[in-house]
Amino acid sequence: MALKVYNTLSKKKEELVPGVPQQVKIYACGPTTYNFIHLGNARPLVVFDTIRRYLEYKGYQVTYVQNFTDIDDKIINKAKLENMDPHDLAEKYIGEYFRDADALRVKRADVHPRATEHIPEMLEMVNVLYEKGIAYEADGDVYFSVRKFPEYGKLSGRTLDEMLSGARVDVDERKDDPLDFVLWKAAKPGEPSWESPWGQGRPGWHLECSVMSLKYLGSGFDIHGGGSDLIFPHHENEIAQAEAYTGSAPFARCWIHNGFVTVDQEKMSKSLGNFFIVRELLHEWAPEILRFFLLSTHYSSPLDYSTKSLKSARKSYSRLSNTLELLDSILDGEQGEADRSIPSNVDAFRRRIDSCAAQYEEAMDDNFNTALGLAALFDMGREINGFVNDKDFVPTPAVIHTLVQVRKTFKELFDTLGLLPGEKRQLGPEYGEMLQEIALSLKDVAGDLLPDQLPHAPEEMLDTLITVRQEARVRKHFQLADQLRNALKEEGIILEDTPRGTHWRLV
RNA sequence: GGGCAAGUGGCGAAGUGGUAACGCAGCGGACUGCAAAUCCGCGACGCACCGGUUCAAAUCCGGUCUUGCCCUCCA
Repeated sequence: MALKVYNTLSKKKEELVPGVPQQVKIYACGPTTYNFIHLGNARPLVVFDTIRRYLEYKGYQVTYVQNFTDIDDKIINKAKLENMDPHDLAEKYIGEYFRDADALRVKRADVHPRATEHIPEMLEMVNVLYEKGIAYEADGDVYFSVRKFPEYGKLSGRTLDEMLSGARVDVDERKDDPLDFVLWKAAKPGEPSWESPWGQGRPGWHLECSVMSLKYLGSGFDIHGGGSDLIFPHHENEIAQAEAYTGSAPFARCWIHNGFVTVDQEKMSKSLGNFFIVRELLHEWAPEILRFFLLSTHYSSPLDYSTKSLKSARKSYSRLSNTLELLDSILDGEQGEADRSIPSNVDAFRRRIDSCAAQYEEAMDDNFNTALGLAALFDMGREINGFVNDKDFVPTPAVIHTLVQVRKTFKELFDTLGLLPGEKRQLGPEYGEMLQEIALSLKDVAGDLLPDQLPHAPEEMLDTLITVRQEARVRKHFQLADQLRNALKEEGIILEDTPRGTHWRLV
């Protein structure tokens, strides 16, 4: 089954044909590190991480590069405000970035190049463009002459004249054409700067991505990604620089752009002030839930943020994770045995699971349709729940064996979305006291059911309470049973009675 | 002003020619001592609006309306 991807450059869905068979080279535009990232920044991280994970699942060897813009006006200004060295400020926020990205289960790139570590390469590109007569100097600035690059506009789909009409472009006397953009900026006093043939200065923003992607991936690499606000001018300029420099096209074969996160239909952005910091959101929502939310809509569509949507995502996600827990509780380390005589109903079940898995792949193969893929996972979950909870369910070795395989499939697909649940949350020490109190409060109703001494470890303590409750239920002492369950629920511990015993989980 | 998207049940969201996935919420039922979880069933007579093409359109074409994004730093 061929994998198809929508390419912003051709404006068509195309089959993904890597330059080197079975290898995919991806460059994703990374953050300018002067602040904590917000949910809108997190979307491309999760989207391209998911694309990467899925490609790896499909057997491609993926080389993934994501840059840090660690020198730029915003960094310089913020550093001035905080009375910090711009370099230290950028380093600090690179660290903060990794904390958030790691929390969101975004796998680290193979290379995380920084702009400031590639100044010589950038100067080399400017130099070549200058020598070719495509770039020109004015007062220590070096500009790229868009009129010298006939293909300018091919990514954003407009001509130079269209861009000019009614455009809000600064009229800068020093530029030959208003749309010319800066490759190298003359340094202002007190700013970080590097030596160049045109005097002290620093690189323009677009330059780094052209230079670093060419360096680490080579001309004609497979996928270049970023938010759709980067199409123009950032990516358009990257193409112009790189292709004028190398003299070969395409610079990148496929361009993928994600839609925005919005709030009340408006783009979430720092300048509008309607942004939600990932660090804050993680206090309230598990990383899986944020990921689920971000992947519940196709990557190219806008995605509206609201508490309501996140609550819905939480419920939806727990539906899937409940199925995983259900499987774990049944299998519990058992492997079962392969059996030649698989009962027909088990075989049919297995086929339905395989069919769901195929549907998942079909969805993801079609331009990474995660929303449709999730639907396939919900279908798969329903099959599993139904099979396992059926009143005729008997966990014979053959059935266990099948379920082990089913769980493997389910988890593998889940993992392509980065949605595997984290470690089951442990009961912290703070629960010890709380459980102790609950036990005390039950003393009157519980009578001799409650042992005098409870274990110290919170988990063991909880297990003891569950055993007590089980005994109470056997004796039809439902008042005690319900009271205990309600008390635990108040504290965020949910008890579920099943034919296989009582399980607990944290809300 | 120019360019580009999008408008699908209460909400979110798939679906680009053959008669509307999936999730949340709601209702009914099963299971349960009761819950929870889970399963089954119900729910758009219609996919912004108006025309057109076609045996057949949410899906193609034309027009209208609305919303968002880009044209300036922005994921």
